[in-house]
Amino acid sequence: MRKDALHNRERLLRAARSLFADRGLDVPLEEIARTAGVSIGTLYNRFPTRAELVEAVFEDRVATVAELAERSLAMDDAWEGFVAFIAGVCELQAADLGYNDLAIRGGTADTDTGYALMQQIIERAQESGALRDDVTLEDMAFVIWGVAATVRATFRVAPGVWRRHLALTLDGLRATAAHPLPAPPMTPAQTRTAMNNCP
Amino acid sequence: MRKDALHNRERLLRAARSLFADRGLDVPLEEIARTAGVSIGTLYNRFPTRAELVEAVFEDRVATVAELAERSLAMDDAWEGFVAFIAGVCELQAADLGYNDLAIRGGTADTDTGYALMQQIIERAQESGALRDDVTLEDMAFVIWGVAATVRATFRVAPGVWRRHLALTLDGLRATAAHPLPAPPMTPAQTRTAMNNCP
DNA sequence: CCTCAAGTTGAGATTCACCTCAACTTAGCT
DNA sequence: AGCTAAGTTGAGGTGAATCTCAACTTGAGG
Repeated sequence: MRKDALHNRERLLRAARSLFADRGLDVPLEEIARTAGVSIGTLYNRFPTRAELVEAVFEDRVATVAELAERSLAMDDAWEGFVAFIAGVCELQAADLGYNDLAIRGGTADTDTGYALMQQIIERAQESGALRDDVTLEDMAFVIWGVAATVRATFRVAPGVWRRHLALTLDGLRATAAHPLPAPPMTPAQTRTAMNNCP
Repeated sequence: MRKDALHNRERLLRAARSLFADRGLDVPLEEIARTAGVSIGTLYNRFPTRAELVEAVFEDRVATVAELAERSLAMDDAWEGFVAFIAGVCELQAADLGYNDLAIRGGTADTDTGYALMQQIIERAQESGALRDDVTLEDMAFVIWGVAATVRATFRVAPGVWRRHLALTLDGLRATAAHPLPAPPMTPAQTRTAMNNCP
């Protein structure tokens, strides 16, 4: 790859990162190119589809989430670990409207290892007796979707209230809060399609 | 109003109702006109803006929610009343993607009397000791937004799981589940803007 | 039956975003 | 210095949705 091409790639990624962060994933590509000081043709050269650009912009997040998961597993208290992980992911969402959008659509921890780690965090918290026994990995989507919706709605007007939403939600996930659930959890397949279906 | 005009108005409302219900509020107006068997010009004649059409389509819901609230207040158990009300609103959301969209944007119970009734339901449930003391009317937006997000994501693939999300959320609202909340509630003004800000 | 205000029509103007490609420019090799 | 593959450019085609308006049609009162 020629050095000017690489340079332009960087500029595009920087522009996209910043625009996605405060306007969400639906920013016009033309605007990203303009902000990067590059023509629309160049953008399409580097990133033939929007998805590839998004991929590239949020590449690092996969590792971030994995680290988050490992740090959580390393914590002494299983419940605290669980909370730290969920809160950490939500923090990422709240810090970046683009990632928030992506989280809704299934970008978070979408690797098999990501899910495996999350599964571990959940099981450990359940074994410790703090996390209710009747929730599954798939139920975490509710937390992500819910907080994402609140983040989207309150991003500008009350940045930070999402923590209140999350706290209420977590209180519902404690074993001590458990009351029988009215419906079976989603299957992994359902969860996957639900995440990719999102507009 | 001439009788053919009235007739066309009805056809437009019927078409819009049905399209909104299963595709959300962003259906193209041309499609609504076509479905109604009427020209786009007529649609614009009757409803100069999309908002006016939406208004007309969901006019009845205000009363429905008010009834729901009154029926809930009439229930013996305050907590059951609270749950019945919230669940009732969510049921409306789940039954109609358009109303689900509208709920996100602040259409639900947006009358002063609607809020007043909801306030009563909450206070009563708190006085009974079942609903946690530290939540406010504004926190109900989290429930609505959260369930709305889940409804949107799972509408086709797992219609009904939203009940599970709601059940988990309600478990977090019980007094017995309460743990200190990390952030103050939204102010009414913030809630209002947050609702109207939504995309 | 006549009249005309009320209502309808749909072709086209407008806007906005996506995407392409032929002509141009340039990095980097020899 | 000269060559060429790699890269850039942006005007313009495409498509989808919104909105307008001048010409036409029709309900209903007299």
